[in-house]
Amino acid sequence: MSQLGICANIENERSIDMGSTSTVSELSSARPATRFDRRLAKILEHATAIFCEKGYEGASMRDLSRASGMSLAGLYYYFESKEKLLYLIQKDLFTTVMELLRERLKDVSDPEVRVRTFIQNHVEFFLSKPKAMKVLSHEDDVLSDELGKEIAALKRQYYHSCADLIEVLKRDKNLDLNSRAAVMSLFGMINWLHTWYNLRVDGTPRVLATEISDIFLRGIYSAPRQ
Amino acid sequence: MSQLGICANIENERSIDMGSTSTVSELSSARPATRFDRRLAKILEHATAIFCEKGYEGASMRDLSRASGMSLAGLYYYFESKEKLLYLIQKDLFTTVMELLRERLKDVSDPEVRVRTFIQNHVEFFLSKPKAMKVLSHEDDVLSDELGKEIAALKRQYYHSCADLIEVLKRDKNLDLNSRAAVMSLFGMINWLHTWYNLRVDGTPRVLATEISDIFLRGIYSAPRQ
DNA sequence: TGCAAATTATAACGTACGTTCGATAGAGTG
DNA sequence: CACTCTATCGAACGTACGTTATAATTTGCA
Repeated sequence: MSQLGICANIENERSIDMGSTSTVSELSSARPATRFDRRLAKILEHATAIFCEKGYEGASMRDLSRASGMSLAGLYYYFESKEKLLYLIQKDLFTTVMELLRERLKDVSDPEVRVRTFIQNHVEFFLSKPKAMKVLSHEDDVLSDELGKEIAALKRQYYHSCADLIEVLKRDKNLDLNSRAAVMSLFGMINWLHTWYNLRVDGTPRVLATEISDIFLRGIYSAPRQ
Repeated sequence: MSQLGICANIENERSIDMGSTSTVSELSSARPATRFDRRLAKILEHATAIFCEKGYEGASMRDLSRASGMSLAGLYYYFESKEKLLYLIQKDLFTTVMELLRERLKDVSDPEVRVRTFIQNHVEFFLSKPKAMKVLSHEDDVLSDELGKEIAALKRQYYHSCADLIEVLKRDKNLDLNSRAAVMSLFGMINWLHTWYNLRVDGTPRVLATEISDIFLRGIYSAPRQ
């Protein structure tokens, strides 16, 4: 069972794109990207790597300080708390993946292709950011109070974006299946990827997305018809 | 997305069975169940609950002390370290589920039924111990050194028990599929269960195991034949 | 260049962690 | 009952945590 070396080096991962409608820009009230923004983005990258490697609770702010080269207190100029760090990371991931999905689905109308598009978007996005993927799924129930509520709402939104696609497909093909089990099984498949994916062994994210889509769709298509 | 209230109450979960060939008996060199063993088993239950609720790193020994009613120092009479606690929990789970699987497969020869049996064994076992299930998968890469190696070996063994079944089925049905993606997708499905399963909504573990088996098997059966 | 704002770091706060030690109480046995 | 072993706990150890206050330094701009 080979493990992805996802916590080894942050250079393996694309930087958080500061040119887009990022969380950081929102935080700064639509201010153009500044030195502050760039520094924060870098800190978030390091935080993602550290949280991925040691887990949120196991990772300390001193770990982050060492990894980023900024003093412990200096970090707090950029965000209010450790919890806020995790919130920023998770919020950005959810909003970005959903935005990308929205774009991809714009010109797609066939129900099956839309489901395939969902899977491909998810697999490609998260396998381009394996560390972030782990932080998103592994630290799923860490945040509390308002921050946790907001992330939970984004997660629910993402869940529904998938469930709705399956529902449309179910109706289109007259399938008789347990939607919930199907949707959750699909999420299990795609969210488990970070524990086993290995580019050298498993091929590109696109190939893998196709394979997973095939298994899943054929599985539900073989369900008894209404 | 309703969440199983898996961390609410340890009485919802069966006790670790001390009558079987448990890890604790092994630890005590085949000594019959004693007061020590009973106390340790109870501590392990509480630890499972606490680790499930707060995560291994987020849970402290003081949390466990409070939950179990035993003093902080008193706990250390029963085991050497916090890490050893997690090891004992995970080892017991792996060895038990594999033993149960061995028993169930004894009189089964049909390749498809054997795969269905694997899935059913896993789903039923772990949904009877949802907290333990979460601790097993969530704290997958926490243990280090010799303890971590041993658990990793058990995990690999369990993985192979499944992969081998799929391989036999693949040959029996002349399937042309990516075994690795298939096996891992299946593990994704069944290991994700703890995040969404709700007895009132989703039915019994047996029903769910059948549904997941159906989706999976039909998915791989529809693969191109050699 | 000088000044104000932004940024950074040292030191510390208050609290918590996993674990150990030694004293004592409890249990078991002859 | 006396003795031995088991079990328990208060106190403490050495270390670490997330965060804050404040002084020092750097950056940006007129």
